[in-house]
Amino acid sequence: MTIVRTRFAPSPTGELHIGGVRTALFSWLTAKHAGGQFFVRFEDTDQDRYSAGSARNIIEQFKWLGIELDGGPDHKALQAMKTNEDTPDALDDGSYRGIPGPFVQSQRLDIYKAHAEQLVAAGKAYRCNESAEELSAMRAEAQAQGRTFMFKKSARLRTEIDPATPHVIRFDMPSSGQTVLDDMIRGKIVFENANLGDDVLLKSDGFPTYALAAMVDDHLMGVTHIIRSDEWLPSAPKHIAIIKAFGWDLPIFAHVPTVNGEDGKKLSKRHGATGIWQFRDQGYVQEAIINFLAMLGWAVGDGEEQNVFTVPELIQKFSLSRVGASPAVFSFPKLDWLNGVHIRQMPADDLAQRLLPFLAQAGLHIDSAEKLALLVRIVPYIQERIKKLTEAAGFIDFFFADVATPSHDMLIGPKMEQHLSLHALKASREVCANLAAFEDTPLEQAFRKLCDELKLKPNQVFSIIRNAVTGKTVTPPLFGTMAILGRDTVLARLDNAITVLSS
RNA sequence: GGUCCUAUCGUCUAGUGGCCUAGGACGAAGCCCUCUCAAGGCUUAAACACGGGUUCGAAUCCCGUUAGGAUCACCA
Repeated sequence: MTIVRTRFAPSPTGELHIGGVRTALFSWLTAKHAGGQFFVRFEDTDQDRYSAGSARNIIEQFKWLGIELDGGPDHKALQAMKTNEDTPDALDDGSYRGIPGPFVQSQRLDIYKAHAEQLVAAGKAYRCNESAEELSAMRAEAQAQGRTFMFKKSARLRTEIDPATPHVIRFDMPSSGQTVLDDMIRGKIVFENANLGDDVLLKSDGFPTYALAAMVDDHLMGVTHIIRSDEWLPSAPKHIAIIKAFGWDLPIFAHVPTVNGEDGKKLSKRHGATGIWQFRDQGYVQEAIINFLAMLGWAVGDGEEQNVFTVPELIQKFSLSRVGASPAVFSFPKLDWLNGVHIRQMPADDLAQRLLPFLAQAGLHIDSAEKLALLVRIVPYIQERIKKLTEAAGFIDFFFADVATPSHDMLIGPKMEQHLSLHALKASREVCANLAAFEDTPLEQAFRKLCDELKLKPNQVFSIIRNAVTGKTVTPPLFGTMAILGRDTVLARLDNAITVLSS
């Protein structure tokens, strides 16, 4: 029984795109569902595009999302692989020490070269050294003739190449017959070999191309499922041919569709956030991002109509075969809704902790145990009112800071005159001053009684009090709010309001 | 242009030949609840891209058309 092993293999060239995160999520869920392992491997074989620090950043993003990378190499080949500890880009915060990844391809050049030579020796790959100019001339000629350019062994300009001089190694792709890809998501796809050219396996700088490096590593790591973006679909038959040339077992392939913006084009900056940190900074929680991404292109099916999932539920129910083949459009309104759902499901103290950086950004520094305790008391009142963490500050700032003095107009209740509002305000003050227990329910009872006595509607009186006490028209429930603020603060703010309205 | 992929409400999807006068969710509209705002409850509008087949019967199978998309590098 082979253990399911999946991997996410980004090229560390910058920010991790949300579409890539979804692909990684599908890979992770596939592994976890089967009790298997998930790894990240960095494909940094293009020297021109390498971005230092990006690898680390990507790992941090997985960590933040709660997508854990697996350690415990129980596979000989896996152990033989070099780890991040050998790379200049090693993570130095210690949090990933002891796990066997990320794997970095630039550290493994000798391995790829040996594999390429192995294919040359077997007559399944060959050397050639056409220059970039010669190649583009060939391309131009093909185009002039209306053909699609495709390099084949027979097109070589020189056949005798000194292995000591710069050259590339190309894979000798069979030029007849068919290659069949049995994709988990798309089913069987048949490719005519005649349409496939001979790709470079090893570049003249000694670096491998994706086709070689990825196939070699996936084999050595014991990867069972190659789950990747569907832009790889056209080159999949070449990859299959390479794997076969080595005589290795074929892994399971799954090409997942892209994530598009509202206009049907691939999601990009102009659609809004695309990077994980952007989502985090906009107040989205991990649970919602993962839930949303999972549902983008995947559904439980079998008559089940569940939309809200926890990570354990996702792991239990996820199946690659139920991922749709068509591209999905990223919907921010739906993400917002899910974010609200997951916020509501959190324990109050957990939510309070997550709110901290956002409150600090709004100038509310919860810097003492007392303030934190206060925040935890407040959280249940705003929990079902916010969709994003960024919205919290606007609801609760008056608990921690003085309210702006309400304007004269704000203190006049709906369909009321100034003198009547003032009267209600003064009466309210008396209620607050004399109430035995300054708590939620007693306050509400006392104020409803007051409404009856004044022959005013609750909404009329309550809105005056709300404005006076909080300085806002939209707040958490009034009496709970007042109870938390405390009698002294409430009386002070009512007095302040009375002064304003009297003038 | 060659090759390949995709096509159900605005969006995410259920649906694998009869259970479909196509179900759910988000969003929208309305109502209820209600101290504001939310949350919650109920209701409504809203889709099988088109054309041919196959079949007693097609959203489901086949072909074509159209429309999107991917890919054709010593990038991944």
